[in-house]
Amino acid sequence: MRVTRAAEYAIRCMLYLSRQDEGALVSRQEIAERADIPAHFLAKIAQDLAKAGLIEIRQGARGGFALSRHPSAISLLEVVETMIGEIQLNDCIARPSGCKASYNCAVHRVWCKAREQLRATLRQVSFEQLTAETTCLTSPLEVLLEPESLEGADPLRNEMQ
Amino acid sequence: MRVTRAAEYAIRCMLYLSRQDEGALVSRQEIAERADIPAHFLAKIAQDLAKAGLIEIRQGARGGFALSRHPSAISLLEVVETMIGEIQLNDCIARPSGCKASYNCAVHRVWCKAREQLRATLRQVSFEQLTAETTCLTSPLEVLLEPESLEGADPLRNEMQ
DNA sequence: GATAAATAAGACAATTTTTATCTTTTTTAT
DNA sequence: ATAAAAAAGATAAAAATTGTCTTATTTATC
Repeated sequence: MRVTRAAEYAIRCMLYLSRQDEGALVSRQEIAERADIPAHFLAKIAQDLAKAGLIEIRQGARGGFALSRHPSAISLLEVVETMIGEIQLNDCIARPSGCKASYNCAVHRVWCKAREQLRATLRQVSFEQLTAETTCLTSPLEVLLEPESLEGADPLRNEMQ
Repeated sequence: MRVTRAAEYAIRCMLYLSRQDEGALVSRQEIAERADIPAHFLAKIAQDLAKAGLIEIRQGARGGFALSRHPSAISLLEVVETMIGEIQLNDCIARPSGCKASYNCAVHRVWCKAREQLRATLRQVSFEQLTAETTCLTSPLEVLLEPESLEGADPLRNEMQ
C-alpha cells in the first residue's frame, strides 16, 4: 500500500469539488490550478474517478467535472481505493500464493487486522466532514494565490443541468 | 508507506532467529535458504537490523547472525520501521512543507490518526507471540523443503559465546 | 454548419524506488 | 596460513510512479 501522488491529487480534486455548490461543474483547468495538480495528470485521475462513479465528466466546450453524489456519501476510503486499489499492507496479503501459509499465519493475521483498522478509519470520514473543517485547500492556499486568478476562475463555473 | 520486500524478508529473518535457541548464531546462508531470502540481499538487510540493535553480526569463519534481545522485547513495528523508516501513510505527513496547512488540515488529521492506529497495532505484537503461533516459516514451509536440506543445515548452528 | 473550447485517449519519457547481483575487502576460527 | 564467512560498495535490472505531449473526439455557441 502506498498513498501515491495520484491519490493525493484525487483527494484534493474531490475536496475542491465538495466545496462548490451542489452539482457544480468545474473545468479541469480550474481544478488543476486551484488544487495545484498537473492538468494532464488530472485528466487521467478524473477518468479513474469517473469510472468509479465518483464524478461525472462533461466533454466539449464548457465541459468539466462534477460530483456524482453528495459529499456526505463519499468516503475518503473510496477515493483512496479508487486510485491505489483495495488497500493491502503487504504482498503476503495481496498475493496469498506468495505466502505459503497465509490462511494460518500469525504475521498474516496481524497485517489483516491492521489493514481492516486502517480501512475502517478512512471509511468513517466523508468529504462533507472534511470540507466542514479547514483543509489544505481552504484559506492557506487561497492566501498564496494571486487575487486575479481567483476572480478569473469564477465565471467558468456553472451548474450541470 | 509501503511494506517492501526487504521488510518482508527482515520479518522472516527475525522470525527464523526467534525460533532458535536463545542467542543462537545462525549463518547467513542458512537463514537465506530456510527463509527463502536472496543471500546477498539478506546481507544488506542484516546490516540495517544490526545498526538498529536488533541483531548481532559475527564476522569470519563460523560467523552469522543472532538476536540481540529476547523475542519478547522485539516488536513487529520495530522491525518494519527499521527497514522502511518511520511509518508515514502519505507525503503530506512525511513532508509538512509539501502541505500548505498540515498543522490545521482535516485530511492531515485523519492520516495522523490512521497512522497512529497502525503503529500501535504493530507495536503490540512481539516476535515471541508470533513464534508461539504458526507462521509462514513453520510447518508449511518445512514440508516443502527437501529432507536433506533440513538435516544439512543443523550443524551450521552453534551458540554465540 | 463552422468554430472554438474543452475533455478523451494513448503513446512516450523521465524519475524514483526497489530488488537484486557481483566483486573486492576484511574479519575470524582453526 | 588457510579457508570460511560477512562487510562494503559498485552496478545493474526491473518496476512503479509521475508526468508530458500529441491527436482525436465531443459539445456549446454563433
